[in-house]
Amino acid sequence: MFGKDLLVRMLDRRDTLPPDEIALIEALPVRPVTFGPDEEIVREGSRPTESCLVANGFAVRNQATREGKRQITAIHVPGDFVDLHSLLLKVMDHSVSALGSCEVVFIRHKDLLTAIGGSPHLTRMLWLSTTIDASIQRTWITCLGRRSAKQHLAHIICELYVRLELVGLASDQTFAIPLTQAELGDVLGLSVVHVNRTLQELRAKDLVIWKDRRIVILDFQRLAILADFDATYLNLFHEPR
Amino acid sequence: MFGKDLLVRMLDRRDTLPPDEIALIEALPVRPVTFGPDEEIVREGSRPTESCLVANGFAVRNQATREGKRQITAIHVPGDFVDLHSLLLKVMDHSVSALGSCEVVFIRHKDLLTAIGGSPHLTRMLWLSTTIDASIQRTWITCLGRRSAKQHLAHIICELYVRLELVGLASDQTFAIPLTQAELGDVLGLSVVHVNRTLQELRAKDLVIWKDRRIVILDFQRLAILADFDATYLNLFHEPR
DNA sequence: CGTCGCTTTGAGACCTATCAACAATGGTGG
DNA sequence: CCACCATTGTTGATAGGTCTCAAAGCGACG
Repeated sequence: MFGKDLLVRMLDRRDTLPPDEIALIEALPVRPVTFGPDEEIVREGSRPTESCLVANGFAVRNQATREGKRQITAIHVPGDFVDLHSLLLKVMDHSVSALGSCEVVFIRHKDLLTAIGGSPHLTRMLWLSTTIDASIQRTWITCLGRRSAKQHLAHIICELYVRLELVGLASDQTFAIPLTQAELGDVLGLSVVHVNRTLQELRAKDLVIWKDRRIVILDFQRLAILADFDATYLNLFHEPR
Repeated sequence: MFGKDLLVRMLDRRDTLPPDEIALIEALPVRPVTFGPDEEIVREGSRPTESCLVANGFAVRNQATREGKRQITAIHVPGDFVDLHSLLLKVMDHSVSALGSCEVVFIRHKDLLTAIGGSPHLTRMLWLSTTIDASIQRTWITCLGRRSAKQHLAHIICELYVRLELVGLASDQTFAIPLTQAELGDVLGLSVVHVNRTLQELRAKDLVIWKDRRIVILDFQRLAILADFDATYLNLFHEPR
C-alpha cells in the first residue's frame, strides 16, 4: 500500500516485475505525509534526501518566472514516483506541490540506493519511469509550441484519461481532477480567461463536459482526432526493458 | 575518441568517474556514422537496438504534428548521449535528425547493458544524463508557456552558450551553430517571420549578433537578465550521485 | 446573509501567424 | 566567368489568436 502497489502496477504494465523486485519495493521504508491544496511538497532550490511517490490525489511540478508567472511542467497521478529526479539531480530546479489534497510517501535516497544496488533490472525500471516522464514532457513541448489552445486542451484531457485509467481512477469516459481553470492555464501556458473560452469551445462541440472538478469525455475518438493524440509516448507496451 | 571522451567529460563534471567506469565506457564498441544536414538519424516509430552519441556537430529531436508542423524538443551537442532513451523506451515517439552535418556513434543496447550491469554508479551516471535532458525540457516548457518570444530566444542562446562552453565549443562569448531561422522557429514554436523580427529586436538592443551560423553574445549578463536565465537546471554541480 | 473562491463575460490592446513579395547568399552547370 | 537556381533572410500588410483589465455571476460555507 502507500502508493507502492500502484507503482508496481505501473511498472508491471511496462515489463514484468519479478517477485524479488516487488519485494524490494514493498520492503522500502516510507514516511507518509498528507498535503493540503496548494501546499508545497518539495521546494525549488532545496536539496532533498528523500524522493516522493504519490499515493493519493495529484501533485504538480511547477517553475516560477521572475515576473511571478507560473508554469506547471508535469501533473502526477497516484503511483507516480514524482521526485525520483532528486535522487540524481540533487538540487531542485523546480518545486512540487499538491493539487487538491494529496497523500505522498517519502522514501529515503539511502534506502532507494540500497534497494536498487543489487538489481540492475529494478534500477532500469525506475529509470524507465523517469524516462516516461521525459517523454510526456516532450509531448507537452510540442503541444505548447505547435498546437492551438483548443488542441492542446483536448490533448491534455486525452492524456489524463489514459493515465488515470491505468491506475483505476478513470473509466466510462469520466474522471475527477481538482484542477481549477487558473491552474489549467498554468498547464497550458494560457490566461484564465482564454482557458475558460477554450473550454467553452470544446463544450460547444459536444466533446467534453468539465464541471465541478469532474471531466466527462463525450466522444473520445473525435477528441483524440482534434487533439492529434497518439498514445505512443505513454509507453503502454509490455516488453523486456 | 568518437565522442566518448566528451561524454566522460560531461559526466565527470557532475561526479567523478572512477578509472574503471571510464574504462567501461572506453571499451564500448562503436559504429560511427556521419549524417548530412537534415538527415534522419533515428526514425519516429522505429525500434532501435542501438543508442547514439553525438561525436561532432549537432542533432535535434523532433516531433511532427498531423498538420505537418514540426517541433524541436531538444538540441544535442557533442558528448550528448542523445538516444539513451531508446534503451528503455523501445519505441521511438519522436525522431532524431542532424542539424548541419553530424557525426554520431551508435552503441548497441546489448553492449551498454553489459557495461552498466556490474556498475550501479555508472548506471546512475547515464541515468543522470537522461535526467538532465528532462530538466532542460522542463525549462523549455516554461519558456514556451510563460516567457515572451524575446525572452525565450534570449534564454536558448544563454543555454547553448553554457552547454557548448562545457565541451569546449564556445568561448569568448561566441559559438557556431548551424541553425536556420526556420529551425529556430521549430525550437521556439514561432513562425519564421516572427523569429526574424525577434532576432532583430535582440540585435537592436546590442545583446547578440547572429550571422552566418555564428552567434556573438555582446552582453551575457544583460541577456541572462532579460531571459530570466538561471543555470541551475543544467546541473553543473560536482557531487556524489 | 455576506464573504470567498472560482467561473464567466465584454472590450480593447498586443502579440504572433499568414500571405506575398523581394533581397541576399551560395552553389551549380554551361 | 556568368547565368541560373535553391536556400535563407528580410520586409510589409492584414488577420487572428491570446492577453489584460474590469466587472458581474455563481455556489459553498460559516
